Formats: sequence, structure tokens, C-alpha cells
Amino acid sequence: MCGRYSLIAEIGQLALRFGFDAYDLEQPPRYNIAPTQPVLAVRGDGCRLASYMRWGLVPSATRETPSDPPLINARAETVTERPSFRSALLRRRCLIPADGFYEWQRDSGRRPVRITMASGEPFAFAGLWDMWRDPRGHIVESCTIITTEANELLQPIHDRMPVILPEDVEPLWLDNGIQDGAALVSLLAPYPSEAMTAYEVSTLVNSAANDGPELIMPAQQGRLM
DNA sequence: CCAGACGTTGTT
DNA sequence: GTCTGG
DNA sequence: CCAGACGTTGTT
DNA sequence: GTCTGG
Repeated sequence: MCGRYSLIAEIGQLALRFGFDAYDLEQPPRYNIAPTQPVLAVRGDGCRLASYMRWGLVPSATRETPSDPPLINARAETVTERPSFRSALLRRRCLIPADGFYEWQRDSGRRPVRITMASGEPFAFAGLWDMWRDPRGHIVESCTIITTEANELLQPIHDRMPVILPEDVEPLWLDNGIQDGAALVSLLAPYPSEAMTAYEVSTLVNSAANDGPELIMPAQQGRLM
């Protein structure tokens, strides 16, 4: 899973961290990024290009209207087999910058938890993107976040987690010279628990209409782990 | 060779 | 795009 | 991912 | 329940 996340860092900081040019990009602090919204994605190979893409991949072969539910996640275990993802894996990979993501606990009344790096630093989800020409002829760029099995930190919360790439793997993921599916899939591992932290947050995050600093304040119970 | 088809994850 | 069917 | 909507005819 | 919207 991974169906909601935050990106609070300033665009200048993100540009330095991920190596893109922030020229005409605006990125207000976002505490509650939801599916179907435009999200910041970085694609690259030599020069890295950042742009906004619809979260929910629309495969280029889509005919009339995007699928429902939207393809917001792609399972790492099957990404080489799915027609909608296979070509994107080989040729259209991206980084999706974030600084936290939310999961709803399978137990504990499905209350939301926010997961971040222990350092608090921004990180990147492994993503795929595609282009679709809509019925009116407009080009829609869209992306999806790859998921894998949960690490030890996430396991009590949920059995899946988004793939977060170690910083030194990011250049490989964006290198279009690599077109070996098995090699690429081998990069898609659960991120080490030791470097992450999780804490319960307010159910305000449940509604995608809410977006503000109060969403990342610890709930009554505070830190989980 | 050309024509035609081609949807995913995660929920319990 | 890429695979399958004819 | 979760939240929220989910209706029709005829009348003025 | 099921679909749409964010």
C-alpha cells in the first residue's frame, strides 16, 4: 500500500537533494497528498527533470477513460509481468520525493500512522510513469508508487510498504542505460527499519480535503516505536 | 507480415 | 509500447 | 488511501 | 453496496 503521503520540504532543498532544476516549480508544503492529485516526480538520465504528474498511472494503451480504481501502486513482485507496468519499468522510471507517508493500521481501529526517516530528511519512492493521450488529444503524464513487503517497523501496521530507494541507488534507478528487468527489480527492497520511525497521527488525515501542520502532530498515544 | 488487444492493488 | 493471434 | 454521494418528474 | 472525488 501507500495511498497518502507528505512533502513539506522547500523546493530549493529538494532540488539540491535530488539534483533537479527548480526554475519554474512551485511546491507549497503538502501534508496530505492523495491519489489523482498532481505529484512532484523526478525523471532523469544525465540531466534530471522534475515535473508534476497525476498520481495514478494511466497506461499509454488506455482507450477512453482511466481505470478505476486508479493505479496508484505497482507491486514489485509482479511489475515485470503486468502489461501496464512492464515497459515503464524498462524505460520510464522516476523518483517521487516525500518526507513522510501514512498507513492505516490493520488493527487499532484503522487509525492512521505517519512513517518518516528517523533523520527527518526527505527521501524518494521508486516510481514508474507513462504518457496518455486523452480523448480530447491532451497529453496526461501520470505515475505510480512501487510497493513491497513491509519491513519490521511496518509489519505490525500493515503487510505492504512503498519502496524507498537508498540515496546511492537513486542514480541507478534513473539510469535509462539499465534495461535489465531482473536487475531493476533487485533494487526494490524494503527500506531498513532502523533508519525509520512511526507515530500515530490524527484522523484528520483521513480526509484528503484536510492539509496542514496539524496532520503530522502526534496523536494522544504519541510515538509507536 | 499486419491486426488487434492490452486494468491493479488491496481490502476482509 | 509489446504481446498474441492469424 | 479514505470520504462522501448515491433521485426524478413536473411545476413555476 | 458501489462509484466518484481528492
